[in-house]
Amino acid sequence: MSKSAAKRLMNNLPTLPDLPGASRRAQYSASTKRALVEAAAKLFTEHGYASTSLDAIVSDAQVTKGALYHHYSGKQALFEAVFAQVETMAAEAISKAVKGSKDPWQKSLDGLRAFLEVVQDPTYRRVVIQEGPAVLGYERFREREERSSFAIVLDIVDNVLSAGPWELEQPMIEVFTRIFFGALSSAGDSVATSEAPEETSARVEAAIGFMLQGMRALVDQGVELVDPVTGS
Amino acid sequence: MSKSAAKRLMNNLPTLPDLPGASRRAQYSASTKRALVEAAAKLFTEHGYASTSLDAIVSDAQVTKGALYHHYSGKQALFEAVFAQVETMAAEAISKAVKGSKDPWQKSLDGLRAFLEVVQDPTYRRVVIQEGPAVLGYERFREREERSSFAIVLDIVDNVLSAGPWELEQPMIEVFTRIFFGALSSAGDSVATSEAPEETSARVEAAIGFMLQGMRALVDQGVELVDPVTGS
DNA sequence: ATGAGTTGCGTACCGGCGGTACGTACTCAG
DNA sequence: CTGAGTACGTACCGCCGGTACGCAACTCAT
Repeated sequence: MSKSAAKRLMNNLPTLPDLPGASRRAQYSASTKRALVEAAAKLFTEHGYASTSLDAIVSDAQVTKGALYHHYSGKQALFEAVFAQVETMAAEAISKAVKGSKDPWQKSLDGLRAFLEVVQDPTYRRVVIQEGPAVLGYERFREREERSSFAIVLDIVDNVLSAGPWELEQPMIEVFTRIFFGALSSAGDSVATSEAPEETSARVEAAIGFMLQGMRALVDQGVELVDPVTGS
Repeated sequence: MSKSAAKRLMNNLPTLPDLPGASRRAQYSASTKRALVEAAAKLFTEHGYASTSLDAIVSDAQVTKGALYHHYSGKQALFEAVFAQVETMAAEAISKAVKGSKDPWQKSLDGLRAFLEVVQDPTYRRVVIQEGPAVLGYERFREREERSSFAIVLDIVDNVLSAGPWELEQPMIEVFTRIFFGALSSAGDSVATSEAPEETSARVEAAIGFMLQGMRALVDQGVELVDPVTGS
């Protein structure tokens, strides 16, 4: 008797009917992939990428390395799958929180609050912030986040900067976004590793709020912000 | 005949007289450690931590693994040695650049410029910014930088915030510093990975300068910055 | 329904790498 | 001169990521 069939009967039947349109084969396959990603996410978060062996992952997911290498090209690809899932969820949470607000300044504050929530998730911190750049390499890391959370921050910053009496080019806006994004990551990490997350979170909001208020004051005063390269 | 003696005669004699007071043994030892750190720094920068084997390092340094494990407890400890050296040099460069300026706002701008210089060094980016958190773990990483570059930024931020009409407690200042530090790291990386580093550097200076200017405007207006926790 | 083709997964194995154990030549105090 | 300790070198081990291959289960055309 096939071991895999026995295992499926024992373990995977409850989670099967989540792809009603697909064939049974496709459902089994999707279920296996999900189990792998879930196990990997859990173990990566707990022990880090380097200290998590593939044997541990497949054991936790109740499959074998053969299954893993059938679905993913290797350890890094599996990490990337976890990364993508976590990033997607984070991006959705933030963009949802931002939807309601119309005023760009308020929007940025709402986005900040949502981000500070997201960054409390240990998996997000470990996979995206802490190990993402090292495991994927800076290039792939940036590519990946360009299309998710970074894109949202870019949108918010763009809205804020467009409130000013100037016309900024794309490079300048991107630089601003990078700076804000770095500030947010660091701030979020500060909150997450704090002994009193709520207090630190409140302080972060106050600090960034103060900086935003300062920029707003300059805008109201009509102070110019120029791109030193294009001069506009 | 001993291989090590032959190698020393061939390769290490020129670099020997850098510790004139110490014994020949101590000089040999120091020279070996230096060679290891140099080779490790070079290879880590080139291929990253995970993709650099100890065999490659000891081969490049013209020693063996026995020598490596005599001086360092393992791969991670060697990385930490590289990390410490690079961080120390960076901190010295920045603190030196800041020494001249008296006005806190000017000081922060000078520090920013120096930091943007430092971050162009590929080894600093790779070892400190990109792989440091993942290899050392966030805890050790923060411990290490608390006493070097972060301490400098903390000092600068403290000076700037003390220019205001308020009395801020330590936690609030540290939160501000974390945020600035994250912004600087991200900005520096933005500069370093840019195709036109000088242009991007100029834009970064303009952006951060604008933010500083905004905060300054608030200070001049007498706007209060309060710690939302202590209320002061 | 039935055989061929494909997919999903298990098993066995390999090479490389970090780390260890132990041997040895060299140094230096006495 | 000599023993102790240091600074290595050599040989080896276990683990882990990755590969090769096999095989049963499913699909689908006929």
